[in-house]
Amino acid sequence: MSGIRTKNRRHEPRKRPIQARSRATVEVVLEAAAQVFERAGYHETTTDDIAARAGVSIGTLYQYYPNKDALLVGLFERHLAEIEQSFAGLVDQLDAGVPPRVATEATVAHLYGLHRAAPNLHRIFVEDAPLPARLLADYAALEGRLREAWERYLTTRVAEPALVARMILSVVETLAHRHTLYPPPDFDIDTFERATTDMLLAYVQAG
Amino acid sequence: MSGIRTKNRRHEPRKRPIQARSRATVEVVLEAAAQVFERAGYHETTTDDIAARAGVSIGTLYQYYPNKDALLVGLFERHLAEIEQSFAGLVDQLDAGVPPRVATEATVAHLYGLHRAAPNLHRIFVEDAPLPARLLADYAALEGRLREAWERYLTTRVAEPALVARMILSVVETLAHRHTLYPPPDFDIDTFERATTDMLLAYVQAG
Amino acid sequence: MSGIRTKNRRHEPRKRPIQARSRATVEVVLEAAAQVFERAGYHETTTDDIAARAGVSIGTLYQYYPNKDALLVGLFERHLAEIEQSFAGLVDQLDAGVPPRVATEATVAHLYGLHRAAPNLHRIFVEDAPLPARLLADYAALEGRLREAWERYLTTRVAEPALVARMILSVVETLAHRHTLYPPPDFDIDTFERATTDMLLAYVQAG
Amino acid sequence: MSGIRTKNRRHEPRKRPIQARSRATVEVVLEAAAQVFERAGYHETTTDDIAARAGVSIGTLYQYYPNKDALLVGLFERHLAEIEQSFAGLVDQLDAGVPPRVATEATVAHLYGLHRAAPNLHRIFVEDAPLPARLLADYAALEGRLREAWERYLTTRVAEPALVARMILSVVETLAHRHTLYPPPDFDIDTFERATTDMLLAYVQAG
DNA sequence: GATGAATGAGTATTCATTCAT
DNA sequence: GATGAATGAATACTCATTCAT
Repeated sequence: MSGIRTKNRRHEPRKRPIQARSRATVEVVLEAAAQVFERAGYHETTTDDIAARAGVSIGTLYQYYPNKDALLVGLFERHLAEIEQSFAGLVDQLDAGVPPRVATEATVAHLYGLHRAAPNLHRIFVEDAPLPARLLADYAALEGRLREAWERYLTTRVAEPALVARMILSVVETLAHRHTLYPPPDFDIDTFERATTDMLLAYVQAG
Repeated sequence: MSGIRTKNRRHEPRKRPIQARSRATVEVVLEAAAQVFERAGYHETTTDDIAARAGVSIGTLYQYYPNKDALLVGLFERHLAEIEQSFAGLVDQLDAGVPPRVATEATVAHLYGLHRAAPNLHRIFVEDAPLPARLLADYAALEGRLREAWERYLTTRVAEPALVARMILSVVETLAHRHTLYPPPDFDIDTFERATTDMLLAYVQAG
Repeated sequence: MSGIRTKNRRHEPRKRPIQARSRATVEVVLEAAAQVFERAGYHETTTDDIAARAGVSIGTLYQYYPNKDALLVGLFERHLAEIEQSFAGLVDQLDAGVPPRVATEATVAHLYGLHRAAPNLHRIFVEDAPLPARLLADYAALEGRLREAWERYLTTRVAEPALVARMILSVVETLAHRHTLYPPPDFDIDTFERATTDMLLAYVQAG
Repeated sequence: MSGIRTKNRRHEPRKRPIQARSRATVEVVLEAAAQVFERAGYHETTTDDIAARAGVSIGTLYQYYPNKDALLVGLFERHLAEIEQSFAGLVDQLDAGVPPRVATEATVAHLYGLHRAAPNLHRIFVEDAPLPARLLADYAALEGRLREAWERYLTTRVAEPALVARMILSVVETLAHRHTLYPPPDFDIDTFERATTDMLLAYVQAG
């Protein structure tokens, strides 16, 4: 992902919060960041905005996150933790050998759902991302597991399973991104979800 | 496109260049902007950077472009002018009733080509865009013409031509964007172009 | 007052100082602004100059005053608060029916005193003033109260009390301004104060 | 006048225009400067504005005036030349021993007239003035001649002719300035002219 | 731990002035 | 002589980050 310069920075939370109170503060700050980033974009958001939204002082914010990037990193890590589980569920379905329509529908529903929750934040991860390589690699690994599951699933079904698997994931992610972020006027998102499923199914079955 | 706030600003070139020398300067500045934006991103780029790259003083830059946004606008207008022609060519092919494989291949080749030239700049147009509504509308109109051509083309071939046309354009644009911007390690772009064509063809023929 | 364009800007202090330390800072900054404006004029003064003079960083200055104008506004408000009291004292004297010589002397002494403290700053208020209408109105109201007191005072003494009252205030203000700002070489200010009193007294008694 | 820093600069027209055409250009530029300064103020006016208003290129403007200040200087010189004559007329009247009412009226009418023509420009001369000492001295000399005439005139009429003469000139100039620039709502300028005359007459006659 | 006051490098933009054509 | 393109020092203002209380 990303591309373009990535300054070398500390991204780790500065101190691992120990007490319950401070763990709560970390949570509040992170949620505030999520909301303000989502609403205003990464560059447009100031750390003061986030602190204000969180109802803490700017000093407290920096107590837990050494810089602005670290907030995004924290958010991305939270995101990663969230998708880890549901990705695993998908992998299981594929490995269980559900019919293609089910496999496709599940994958599409899953990724559209992921984007619907916070489309702008998602965009920020992908586009504005001052994310450290390690995290991008983590994400790639996660996605890779799903891709490999699809590859296994497709081995007996299409001629070029690796390529088709990659296409499927690219398409779903990319369309989910676009359709949630810029919903066209003439169809609603559910229709697009269905259409995406249809298209992929045709692709797989033509395979 | 876009999303998130858009300040209201003047974007028109400030001064119509009269002498030949200044027309050249405008060109040089715009090209420098394209290169620096492409390399470093919009926010990260300084107007000083652009002036330096263009080999002119910062004052000269502002003589022709009243602010940073205006440079991006200038670039987008140039882009618009470029694609207008080639889009028209595509529309003609579709209306001439070429076979589906040709129609699909042409569309895919066309949009991948568009992105290959300056993928980051493209991303900036789509994501960072402080572009005035008028220009976005211009672009939408252009894209709309192609989509309608596809819709006409599909009327006799699929059940929901409007939806399928929109899907095709979404997919091609979106994959071209992603694949040129973040080329995965295991396949090259040509392979993706072919795969994209295959997928769409299957979709249309399943129609 | 004023004349010539007045941009529409926020002038309110940006942040209400909470801690004692910051209240002191605000004071220091304002006083620095007074001194530098007085010495160098409004346009010639740089916000950096003021910050340097105040011994704070430029960021601190902007923490409390959102822009350069706001500093002048702050100064003017301070000025307004100062004169409010003494104007009231004058009004009381007039309403108490002191003899004309006393009334005149008090008015003259008062306004000369006002200008002597910071003649250039005064000029800036009057001439360079990017002051919001509200404040100018506040000042006009204050001056108006004094003028009306004079008008009441003159009702039984001259034929055109409103006109004469206005003339008196115009003259005193205007001469105080000029004589403190550009003291002529051949007489000192006290002499001018006396002469101003004499002149007005003659005017009133001729009335 | 003036006060506050005065940068040391060339103020002379850069080349004495010889040919008729260029003399016309100088005239046009100067008139343009007068109009734009009057309308927008000195600081707010750019040399480009003046060139545009004059209908010449910026290069041409600088051919005749080496910098922005020089334009103001040119304007002031023109002003000086204009008042020289009329001041002389006043001096003659005073020396001819016209009655006090006539002397006063003439002086008042004269100076109000001077300001009425271009009150803002006048203000600029007095307040924004980056005028070289020499010119200020020239003006002082001119004013001095009138003041001395008044002093002579008053020798037999008042106790302190020098002081009274200076007061008269201060008052007239200063009130003319204020009343033309900020005419109060309740009386018109003619009324103020009359009132000014009345006041001075009372002052002289109280002697 | 928390607060919020202080910091200052960084950036877009202006405009008087110069100089090649 | 005239033009207008080019110059670049100067300046207001922001915002991520630090640190005294």
